[in-house]
Amino acid sequence: MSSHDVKKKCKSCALYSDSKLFCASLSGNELCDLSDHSRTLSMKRGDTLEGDALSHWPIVAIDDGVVSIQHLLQDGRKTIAALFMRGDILDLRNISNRNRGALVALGKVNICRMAPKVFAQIMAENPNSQKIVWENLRDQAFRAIDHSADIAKKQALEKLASFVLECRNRQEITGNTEVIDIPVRRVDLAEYLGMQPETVSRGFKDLENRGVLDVISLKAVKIKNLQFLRRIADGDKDVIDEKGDPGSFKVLQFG
Amino acid sequence: MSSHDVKKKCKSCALYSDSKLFCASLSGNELCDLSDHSRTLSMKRGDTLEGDALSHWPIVAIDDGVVSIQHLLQDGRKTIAALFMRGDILDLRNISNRNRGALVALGKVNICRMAPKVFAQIMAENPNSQKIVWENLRDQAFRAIDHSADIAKKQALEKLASFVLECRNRQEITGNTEVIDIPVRRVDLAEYLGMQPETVSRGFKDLENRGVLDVISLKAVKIKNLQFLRRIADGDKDVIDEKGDPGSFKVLQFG
DNA sequence: CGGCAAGTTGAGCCAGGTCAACTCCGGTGG
DNA sequence: CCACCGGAGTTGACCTGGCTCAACTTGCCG
Repeated sequence: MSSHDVKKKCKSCALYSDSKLFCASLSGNELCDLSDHSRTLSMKRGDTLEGDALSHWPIVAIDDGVVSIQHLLQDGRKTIAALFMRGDILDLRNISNRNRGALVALGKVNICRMAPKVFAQIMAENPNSQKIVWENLRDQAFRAIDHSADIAKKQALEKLASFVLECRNRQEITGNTEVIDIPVRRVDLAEYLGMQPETVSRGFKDLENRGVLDVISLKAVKIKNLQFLRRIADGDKDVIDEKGDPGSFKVLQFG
Repeated sequence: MSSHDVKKKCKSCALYSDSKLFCASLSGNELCDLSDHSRTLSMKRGDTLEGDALSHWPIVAIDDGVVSIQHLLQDGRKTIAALFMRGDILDLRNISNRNRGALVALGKVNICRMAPKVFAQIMAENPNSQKIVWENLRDQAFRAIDHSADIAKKQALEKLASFVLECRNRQEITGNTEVIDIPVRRVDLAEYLGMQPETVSRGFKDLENRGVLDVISLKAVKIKNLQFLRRIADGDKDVIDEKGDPGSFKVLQFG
């Protein structure tokens, strides 16, 4: 594959075009080498990554879209244990034996699967790339840990507030407004937060009634009171206890 | 510090004496250098690691004991979001701003805090050490993800069963029996699994009544029926529905 | 062996799960 | 462009697992 082809394949990929991401940190040779030993893949909602495909290409980089790790219980209960997005790099080497989760796309997704050998070589030789990948993995770990904390003891409203804030943290800093993109469906959101779709629905409505946010569409909310949202996410009972039903409406204010 | 001192300081530490762990992978020079730029620390239950101490020594390796990441909500609810044990290496560089969790010892703990500079240098230069640390971080991430799945949708009994199995996976393979060490107190366990101490207590009793395990002491259980424990942890409702009360006792068998 | 923290047991209650009916929305074909 | 269709989301009514609070027991450390 010529150097020109490499450019064509990788030029449009976020991992290359965003200077903070992995492929942007590579030297020309490394990028070329990795390009020769990687395969891009487009997925649609419900597509899963597993088995042989994974054992041959266990390093997965996400260019665009949302990928989930789903755990399925015997009786059909499903859980989304983690969400991965643009820039995340998953190392699934030798993962099959320990982890029962499947990698499932939650919408249109573009990924790039890399040969472990070339990836390992870059990791060993390019400290800058190593740092990027290391920090990404560390973020994944801390995100998962924070998420555990969110779903362990928080109640429905608090979980939802935390999720909106998590989306806010992860989304591109567009700089303009307080409109937050919700990149997953209601069902997925429910599975991610360990609750029912019905409860998610009621929760958003409740947050709207409290004047904390507006549900613009199924894909976006607008934060109207960030400080309040934070306090709810943080388990402040003074806020929660002000009931949010339309009947007993009350002007919200800070203490 | 002479080479002899280095040996004295590190010889008794699991990270050095266990060949699979980080310090065992270092060259003589690297070990010496790292030893000069690290501080061991003994902690007791409730001691926390924070602030300046962390910003100067943000790389923490655990020699012995159990360390938790605890998240505290405004109204006092506490969650243990993750548990770290022997061999785990925590990279807490630049962590203060994103993560509200505190690092708290759950009992007697020995840790070693390393200077980030030397650590980074080893990571860049010693591929073998890099691999060990990388895989440890990856394990931490997947453990956290699995844990999210455990607490999201499982009910009390299932969470407990999962926890016992998690302990089984993490504990030294002593090879002999099915006695599993429970390295944390009931309260901590409850906080880790997102439930109340009372529920933990009732859960263990229930598992005993079902003949799945014996609670030997507060610190250990003996698995009597591993397959059943696995099925419970896996959310098999056929098993759960056989009520475990002492009254309606019933010989458990497989389908 | 006394004192206190940790754990257990019991009774009652409520947040959120469940089930069923309804509405909304996006895509498709006439 | 609109009518239709099916899946996704919402709403309502009811029910239950596990939280709560309080009293009791156990285990641990000096």
